[in-house]
Amino acid sequence: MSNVRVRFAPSPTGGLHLGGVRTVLYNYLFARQHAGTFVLRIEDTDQTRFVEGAEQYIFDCLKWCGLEPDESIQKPGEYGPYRQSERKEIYRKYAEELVAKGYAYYAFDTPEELEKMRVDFKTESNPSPQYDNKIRLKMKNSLTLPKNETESLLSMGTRHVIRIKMPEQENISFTDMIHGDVSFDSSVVDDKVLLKADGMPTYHLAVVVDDALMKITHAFRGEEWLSSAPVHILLWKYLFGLDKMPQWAHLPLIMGPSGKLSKRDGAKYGFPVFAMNWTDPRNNEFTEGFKEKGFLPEAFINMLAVLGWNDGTEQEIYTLDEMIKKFSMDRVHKAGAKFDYEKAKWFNHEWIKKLDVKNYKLKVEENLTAAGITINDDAQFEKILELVKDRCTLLTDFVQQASFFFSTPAQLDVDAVKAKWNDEKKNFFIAYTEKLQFISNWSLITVETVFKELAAEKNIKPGELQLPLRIMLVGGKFGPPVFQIAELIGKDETIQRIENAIKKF
RNA sequence: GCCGCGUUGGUCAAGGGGUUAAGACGCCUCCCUUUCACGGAGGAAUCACGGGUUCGAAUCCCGUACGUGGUACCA
Repeated sequence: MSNVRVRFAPSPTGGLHLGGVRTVLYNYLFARQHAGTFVLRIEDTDQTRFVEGAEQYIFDCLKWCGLEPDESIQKPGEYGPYRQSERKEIYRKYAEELVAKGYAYYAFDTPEELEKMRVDFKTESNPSPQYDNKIRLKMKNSLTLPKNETESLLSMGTRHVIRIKMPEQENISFTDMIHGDVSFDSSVVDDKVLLKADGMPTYHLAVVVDDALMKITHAFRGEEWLSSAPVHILLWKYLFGLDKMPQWAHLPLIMGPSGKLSKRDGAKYGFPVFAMNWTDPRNNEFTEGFKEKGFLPEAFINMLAVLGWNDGTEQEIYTLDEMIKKFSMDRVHKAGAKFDYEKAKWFNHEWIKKLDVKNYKLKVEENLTAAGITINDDAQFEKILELVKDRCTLLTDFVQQASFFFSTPAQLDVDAVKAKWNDEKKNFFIAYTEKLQFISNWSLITVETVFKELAAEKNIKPGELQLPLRIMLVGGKFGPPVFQIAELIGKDETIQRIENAIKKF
């Protein structure tokens, strides 16, 4: 029995992108590997950024990826609630405790005053002044106000926040599972707001309180959080004790063509960044996801796993179980990685080839149906998928690669044939259809044998005739071996397609 | 600006004092295939730069440059 507890704590403000899913994956792998618990906590403390449906969307994405949490709002354990907005009262208590201990203070500065401060103290050498140990004594807070005035402001219900009082000069360091020893000088860290004027905690307070209360043992998050780690470490020290603090791992960032990949990037690079389709309810902006783009979840998480991690061998294709066995945080790369869509597609292609078609035929059928094709014979369908899967990089490619098995190609690549078309060939095909009529045991072999014998008889190279036949049956220069296709579409359909095509050449 | 983190081919990356500096994606050539793919064989990096340390450095140390993240009552 392990007591490892990890957590993924997204804020439900939009689509779930690559980096988020990878963070989930690493959490999940670590939890499974240590027979631990994977918790999903919703960080919805910013009420101004609430987005309808975003929470459910996150669950849907995790379900699709096969990375479902052990504890969450949908599956409560003993550490709920799992939604921070429902834990509001808890945080105030800890914030007050910090004030009482002298580690934090009340600040009454209005947004306008803060803005004024930033303008007034802005210099060339300090373009973005912080609310820190150097200026907090020039602001309106319980450090600068007489005690009784602070009390009266408080009792009057004056809007205020609680800020951490960063030590003047203290070296704050910790050992990160990926980066090793990291240290900061407290004098350059600002007095972060812990409790907002609306009574909600900021991420800084909430993450520490919740990790402590939810008994999190290992905390994994993106590297963008590294800079605020000193605040969190101090909070742990003041509130719960450093010995209880989880081990941190700051994951390298996944970069897009221009910097950190973010939710706002949507699909503007020509490839998806979200796990699944997402429509922003605020502006109806639609963003295509990896799922709908035609990715297999197996490929998606595989690709994500090795974007920043490898096991030291040459293996690249991993099942979830293999990843659980082999994953280790100390083999996670330190530097950020630029996402390569071409490689992502390669992973998908590999998984399409590797997996039995039963694993994805439903999804393909869905695509085919949307294209107006109805599947009647399931066994035949599977046979077809098996035949064309090597040619499909995305699940959506099956539409192009398999449609002609079910319906006569709408368009024929006439140009591919026309240049070398002549009466001799035309006569060959007319004769061929006549012979096909008499085949009783319709199969790849018989169809091909008749074809070759007739070609020999007419003294035409079979190779000269194969492309035309392909165009007749498929419509274009692609697909499995022609006779295989003829076998599958059947006698009548084969003959009919040849006859129809002849008229068009 | 300040602080943190990072830096091996176009991209993902192995390698952590002595190697011909793995492998994969993509690209190119060829083979297979009288379609397209699959598959197979090849081609293209001296490890950001400058100093050290050492018999010896991609590997250790220090600078510089560059990249990236943070610098919000957002997460």
